Order: sequence, then structure tokens, then C-alpha cells
Amino acid sequence: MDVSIKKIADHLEKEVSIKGWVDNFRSSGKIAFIILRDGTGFIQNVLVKNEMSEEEFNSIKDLTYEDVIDIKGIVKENKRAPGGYEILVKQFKIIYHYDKEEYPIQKKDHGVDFLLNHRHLWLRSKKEFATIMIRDEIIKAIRDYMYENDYILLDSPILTPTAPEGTGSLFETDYFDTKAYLSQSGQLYQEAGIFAFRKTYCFGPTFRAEKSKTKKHLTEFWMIEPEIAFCDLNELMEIEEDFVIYIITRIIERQKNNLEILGRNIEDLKKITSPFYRISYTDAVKMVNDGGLKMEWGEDFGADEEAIVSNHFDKPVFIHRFPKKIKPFYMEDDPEDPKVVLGVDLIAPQGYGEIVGGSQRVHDLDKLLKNLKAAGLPEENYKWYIDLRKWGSVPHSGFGLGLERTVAWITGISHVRTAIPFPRMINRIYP
RNA sequence: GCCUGAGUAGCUCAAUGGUAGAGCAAAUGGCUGUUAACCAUUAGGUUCGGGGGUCGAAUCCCUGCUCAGGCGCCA
Repeated sequence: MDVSIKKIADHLEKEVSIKGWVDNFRSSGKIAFIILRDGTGFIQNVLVKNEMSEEEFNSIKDLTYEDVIDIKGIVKENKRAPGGYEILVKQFKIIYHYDKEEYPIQKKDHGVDFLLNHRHLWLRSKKEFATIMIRDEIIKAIRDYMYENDYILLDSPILTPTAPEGTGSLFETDYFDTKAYLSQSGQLYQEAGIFAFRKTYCFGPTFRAEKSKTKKHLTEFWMIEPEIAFCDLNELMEIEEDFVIYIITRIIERQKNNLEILGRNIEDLKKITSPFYRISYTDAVKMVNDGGLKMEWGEDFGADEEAIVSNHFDKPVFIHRFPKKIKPFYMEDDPEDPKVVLGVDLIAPQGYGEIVGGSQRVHDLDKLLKNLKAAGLPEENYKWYIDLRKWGSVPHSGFGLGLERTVAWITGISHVRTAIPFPRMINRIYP
């Protein structure tokens, strides 16, 4: 019976058939071990000389990495086997054999540059497999949460006519006789969506042509951006918290094996429970200064400043109510303090940084026009966005969650470049 | 963009002014429970490019390129 490695435990002591790729093998004369990968997992196969035909046993001499083999054998539980299960092989056949060139990715350490240049092959490795499987589960959890909570998927365009915020670096491309820009956020379009569908989201790639060279930045990354009508800042934080906990709970439930492959401490993840910490920007600045780093009210947090704040907490922390001048034009003023806006960042623990940024949006027409002017942004670029405030405008809020930063945090990997199958970075667009 | 570090065999690294080496991978052989298996043998080099200086350079100097770690930039 053909089975997948993922479900091998259901077939204990039964004969199964598996096709897959040779991930690793060891031979000891009269016993051999082949680690087989079938796309759902990895399993050790034990070949014992007198348990199978001599011809088949001897054919393992021809094996090379990434050969494709067909195996029939009995599923056994064995503590010595990685993963706890192995297959005692009865029949063994090499279906495709490759020895024209040796396989570049080896079982020893490689440098990051080499591995990224071979990303198309590196994906076959165990840790990369585990990371991408968890990424897939996080994406599924995100979509399930949106579905279960009545959000409507409203895809924002990727080709856009202008810089939505007029700031930041955008990738420019020809668009017939004019120019187009790759989207750096779908938010403004979601704000159009909520007046038709009340709660919407988009989930797609976004692009930033910034020359950032850090472990938290990609030039192409995925972001989910929900937008909610009749929602204020406090409700927004509740939703963000509920959403993040939903994702983490799902990963703990369904991706334990892959978390273990990555060496992620699951007990630490289990501590990510409600409520998250909430702290105002003003209090965070005090915390930074008390922590020994000079910082003026009104400045944005640098890497060191952010670390001081996040290291105070063992769970994610919301920092809310930022100075108006360091935040974009669409954020609503705090009615109790016009110097600050109703924006909020969610900072993950252990240095993974900002994984969510959100705000209550300006919904008053005159205030929006005033903010645009103050930001030096031309009204004509925002005609449709301004229209939204002319008819049926209500208080609303939304946020954007960076997928790769979330994947990096939950898996415990050190850099967002391996949280996406084919990373795009300042000096890397191959393969 | 800035700071720091690195670039030597297919890969990961050693050799700091005097004959370029190891482990892994490859090839051959051995081994009945391996865990990145192990053991033996063989083969494997434009020391990132360009220039300089020295009796002599992987090593020192100048220059260019590439990469990494960090910072900055970044809603």
C-alpha cells in the first residue's frame, strides 16, 4: 500500500510502499540505512542483507544523493530511528539514478551565500522543509481566522499608479505609456473595501526598494492587511492579539514535529497567551531612558531602543500612541492628546522586532485634507481615497502583519531570508 | 550608505614572508544498528580580479569586486 511518511505511524507493523528521494545513506557491509524524503517528511529505512534479495541489497552501492527509489517494507517503531519510526526494507529499487554531477548540498556546514545561491536545491533540506511547512500552516491559519471571523478577501492591486504614502522607495516599472509602481501596501484599497464589506483583508506580496541590510528586511515580502469598520484602537489591539494567539495555537497543535526539527522551544511559544502587554510610546521612551539609553520624546525607536523595550517582556508588547510627526498621514489623532496618533506596533519578544503595525484611521474629510497638506502630499493622487470620507465614513482601523517576520519568530530562525522560499534582498535576486 | 570581518580544493576551514594542508564530498576497498556513521587508499589548487613592492607573497601595500555580522534607511 502506498503511504506518505507523514502518516507512517498509522501503519505500524504493516507492509507499506514508499517512493521518494535519497536524502542520506550509510552502509556498513551487511546493513545499510537510507534516509528517504517523500515530500511529506523524512524516514529512515533499514536494509539488512539477509532480509532481502542479495541483488537488491548490492544495488545500494550505486546510490547517490537525490536518487529516486521505491521501497517496500514493514513499518517499525524504534528509538534509534530519527523520528521514532523506520522501515525494515523487503524490496528496494532505484527508479532514477543521478551521478553526472555530485549533489552540491552536503550534510556538512555550508556558508549562507553558497546555500542561498543553491536555494532551489537547499529547499530539499530538512530545516528548510520544516520552515516552509510551518509557513504554509501559518498562511492556512491566517486564512482560516479571516474566514471564521467574517472577513472578506479583497485583493489589493500590485501594480499601482502612485506611491500610496508618497514616501519610501518603490519599484518602478513601465506601464504602456506611463509608469506603475509595485505595491508597498494594500491598506488604502482595504479602506475602500470596508465600506462595501465591513471587514476585509488582503494577503499578498509587497515590495520595498529600500537598501535595508538587516535580518528583518526583504525587498519582496508577504503581508496580511485586515481593515475593520466601526473599530477603534483598543478594539484593534484586541483583534491583533486574538489573531496572533490563534496562529500560534495552531502551529503548536499541528507543527510540533517541524518546530522540533528547527530546535524551537515549544514551551516558550506556549507562554504567548492573552493578554499581551500594552505600553504607550511615552512610557516606552521612559523605559529606554531608564534602561540607560538617551532618547528624546518625539524620536523613533532604533534597534537598540526597541531591544530595551522588548527585553522587558516575555510576551509580545503593544506600543501605542506615537508622536504624530513620525507616523503617516492616515493615522487618527488621539482626542486626549493631539500630539500623538492612535497607531500601534506589536513587538515580538527575543529581538524579532515589529511584526504588526496598525492604527485607527482618520475618517473625517477635513482632517484628512489637512494631514495630506501637512505631509506635503498632492490631493490629486488621493482623489479616490478622499472620496471615501465624503460618503458614509465611519471610524475604522486596520493593521498589517508581516508574514516572514512572523514565520521567523514562531520557528525561531535567525533571519527572514529563510522564512520565504526564494528571498529577494538588496543584493540577491537569484535563483 | 556606514562600521567591522571574510574571500585558499566541489564544500567548510588551516597555513602570517621561506616546499599550499586537513575534514567532508567524489572514486576504490572494508565494516551487521548507523544518526552529519566510521576506517584505509586515490585523485583534487589561476590562494577573488588588477597593480605594486620583495631574493622570495595566500601572507605586506594600493585598488576593484563579492559576501557576512551589525547599524542606518524602512508605516
